Amino acid sequence: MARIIKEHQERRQELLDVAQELFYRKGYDSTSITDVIEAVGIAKGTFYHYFKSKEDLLDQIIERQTQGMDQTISPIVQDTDMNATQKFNMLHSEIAHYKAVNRDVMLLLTRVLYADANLLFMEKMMKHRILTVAPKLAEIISQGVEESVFDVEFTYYTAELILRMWASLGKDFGQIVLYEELNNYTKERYIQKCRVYENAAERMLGAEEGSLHMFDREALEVFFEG
Amino acid sequence: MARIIKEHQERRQELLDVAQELFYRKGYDSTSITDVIEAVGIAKGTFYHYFKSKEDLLDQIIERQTQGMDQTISPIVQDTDMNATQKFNMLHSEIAHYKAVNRDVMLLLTRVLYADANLLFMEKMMKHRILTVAPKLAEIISQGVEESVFDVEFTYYTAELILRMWASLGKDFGQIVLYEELNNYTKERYIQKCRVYENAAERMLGAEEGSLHMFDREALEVFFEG
DNA sequence: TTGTCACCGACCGACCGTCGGTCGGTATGT
DNA sequence: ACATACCGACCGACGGTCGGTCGGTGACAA
Repeated sequence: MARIIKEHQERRQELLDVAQELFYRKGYDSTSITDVIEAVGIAKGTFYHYFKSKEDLLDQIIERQTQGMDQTISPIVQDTDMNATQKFNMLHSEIAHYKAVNRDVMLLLTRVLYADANLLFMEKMMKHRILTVAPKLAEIISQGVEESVFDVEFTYYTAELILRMWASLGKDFGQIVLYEELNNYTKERYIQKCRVYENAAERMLGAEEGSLHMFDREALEVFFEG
Repeated sequence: MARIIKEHQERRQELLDVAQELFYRKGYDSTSITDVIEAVGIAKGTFYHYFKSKEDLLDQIIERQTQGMDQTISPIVQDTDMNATQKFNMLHSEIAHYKAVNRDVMLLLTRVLYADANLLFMEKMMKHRILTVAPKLAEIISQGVEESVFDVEFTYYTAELILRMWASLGKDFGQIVLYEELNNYTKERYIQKCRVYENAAERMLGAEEGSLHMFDREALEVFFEG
C-alpha cells in the first residue's frame, strides 16, 4: 500500500473523524477495525500505533464529543440576567431545538445508536454527559433554591436524577423509532410521557406547576409528522 | 464424546441452568458457547439444536427469570387489606430485604452484572422487569389515587418512571461496588442518593413526605459494614 | 554550504487465537 | 422407517500482535 506519512495529531484526528462517522452510520459493534483502516487507508498495525484497542478509540471519540458540550452549556449557567427557571428551560430547549432542526440526521442517528449493538457506545456517552452536565444543572438548581423557586436538599443528586430521566426519555424515543412507528398514536403516547417527565421534574424540584419545559411541543409535532 | 440422550425439555433446562450460572459468575460476553457446552458435556451442534443463537439463549434465560417475579408481586398487589402506601413500601422492601439477606451472592452478582461486558444482559433484564412490574405498580398507584394518598395523572408512565429510578439506583450501587469501595464515605453518599430518590418518588406521586420507603436503612448498613 | 549518517516514529501486513455459527453425518428410541 | 438428539470438523470474521520497513530530521564532519 502507498505509504503516506502524516503528523501524529493529523492522523489521529482523521482516524477519530472516520471512525465516528462509521460508528454513527453502521454502529459500534458492526464497524470492524478493518472497516476503519480501509476507510482511512492505513494498515492494521498503524491503527494500534494510535489507539490501544477498539474500545480506547470509542472512549476518545466520546471524550472529544463531550468537550464541545461544555462550551454550549457554560454560558447559560454563568449568565447573570436569567433566573433559575429560565436557565433550566434554556438548557433543555437548546438541545430539543437542535434535535428538531437536524431531524433527519437525528432519526438516522437514533436508529443506529439505540440499537442493542450500540449499548456500550450509549452507556459511555450517557455516563460522560451526565458527569459533565450534572454539576452545571446543580448550579442552576442551587440558584433556584436561593431564589426560592425550587425547594431541593441535595442539588447535585437531584440534578443527576433529572438528567437520567431526560436520558430515559431519549431511550423511550429510541425504542419508538426502532420498533414502532412515527404515527399519531405513538406521538400522543410520547407526548404524554414527556408531560409526566416534565411534571416529575417540577415536583422533584419543588417548582411551580407549569413553570418548567423540558421539551418543545411544536418541535415534537414536526418530528412525528414531518 | 459419550453420547447421552435426554428428553428435549430436560436438556433445555439443563442448558439454561448451566448458562445462567456461567453468565452470573463470568459475565455474558466472557462466557463463550464453548464454555457452556463443555460444562454441560455436549457438542457445539447440539447447542444449536436448542437455541438459535447465543442471544436467543440469553433471551430465554431472562424470560424464565422474570416469570418467577410475577408470582412474588401479584399477591401484594391483589391484597385487599393493605392500603396503597403499604403496598408500595412492601414491594420495595421485599426486594431490598432479599438483597440484604443474600449479601455475598448479591455482591458477587453486582460485580459481574454491572460491568460493561454485561450491558446487553442488564439492558434486557431491566426492560423485561419494567414491563412486568410497571403494570402492577401502576395498579398500586391507581389505588393510592382513589385513596387520595397519591396525586397522579398518568399512573402507568409514572410507574415506569419510578421503576427506572429504582433501576438507576441499582446502577449507581453497581458503580460503587465496581469502581469504588464499600466504606463509610461511599455509604453516606449512597444513603443520600437513596433519600433523594425516595423523596423524588414521594413528590412525583404527590405522597406525604416520609410516607414512602424504597430502601431499608438497616439493610444498607449491613451491606456496607458487613 | 553540503554531504552523510544515526535515529525516531509513522507505517506495513502476515499472522494468531478465539469467537459465534454451520453442516453433513451418526446413534437411538419408537 | 422415521424422527430427533447428538456429534465434531469446519468456516469466516473479528480484535489484537509483532517483527520489520522506510521517510523525514537534526547533528556533525568535510
